[in-house]
Amino acid sequence: MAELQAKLHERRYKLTPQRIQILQAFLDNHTQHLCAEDVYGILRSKSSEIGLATIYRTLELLSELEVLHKMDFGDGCSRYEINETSVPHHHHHLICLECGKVKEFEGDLLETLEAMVAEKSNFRIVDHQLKFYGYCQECQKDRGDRSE
Amino acid sequence: MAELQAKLHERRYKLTPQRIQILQAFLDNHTQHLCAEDVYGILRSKSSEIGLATIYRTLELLSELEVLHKMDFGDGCSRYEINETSVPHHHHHLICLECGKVKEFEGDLLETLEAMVAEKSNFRIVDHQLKFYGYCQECQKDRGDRSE
DNA sequence: CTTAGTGCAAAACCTTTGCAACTCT
DNA sequence: AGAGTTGCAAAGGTTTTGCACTAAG
Repeated sequence: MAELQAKLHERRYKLTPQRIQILQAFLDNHTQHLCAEDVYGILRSKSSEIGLATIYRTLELLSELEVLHKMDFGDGCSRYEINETSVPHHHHHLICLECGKVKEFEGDLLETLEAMVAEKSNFRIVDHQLKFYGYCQECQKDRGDRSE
Repeated sequence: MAELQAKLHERRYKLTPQRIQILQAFLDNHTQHLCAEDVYGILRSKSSEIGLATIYRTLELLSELEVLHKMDFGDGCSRYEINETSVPHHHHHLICLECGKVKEFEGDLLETLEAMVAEKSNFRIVDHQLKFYGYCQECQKDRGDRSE
């Protein structure tokens, strides 16, 4: 949160109650991947008068400042998570094709691959994203664990 | 294309001119990742009277049939590519953050990782997707190849 | 013939934008 | 005071849906 203040100040942006509330929502729900509508719901339920447009604008801003990280899980809206800047810890996501649940997976074994790809392609690679799709334990049961 | 006919027949779906045209568009442009609007443009320019809704419905259907593969490159629309069923060849994508260009990268070194993740998470993993983000050769030049 | 598929227009989403009022610094 | 920020409402873009009509099997 102090980090937010610093980053805003650095670029002459203002520290408003709305921005604080939005970041707080992510701090309070750091296990989830919130979308704009989620944040809106959370803040409204705390009797905040915030507007949805402000949330969209703030999420975009916080992504630019690298405080949040924008992600897409294919459910029709952009989702965000806090960007843990301390360590360049890459975690990836398992997405259940049945219920949509998203589970995180720690570990980054892709550095060597990334270096190879960078060399072959002449891209300067700055990030990567790995997603696994499958069926979570509960949905395997529900589906009778059949192979399709 | 014969494969399409077989898969449609199997599920009592009909082989319509529209469905043929849409698949043909992908066959004719197999280097690109077309979105609904792209397909619409291509077919309209070939004086087809097809409707956009039909394209959306067909893209969804062909994804279900695993003839196409739905992807998201974060540009606001879903893009599709032909699903090469012959070999389970996994290719991945390099996305230029500057110009949006998408380059493909062959190779699948993720099997062992996938198996590890599956075991730890109790997910039954059926697919994965890896994206690298960076700057392509041209955009590196334009940006003066600076490190940000 | 029967059922599925089509085209159109309208609706449903998510997201962005214009603008007057407002508020951090 | 002044630049940035907000909330609202309207507009934008993509995707979905209802429905009468058409066409594949």
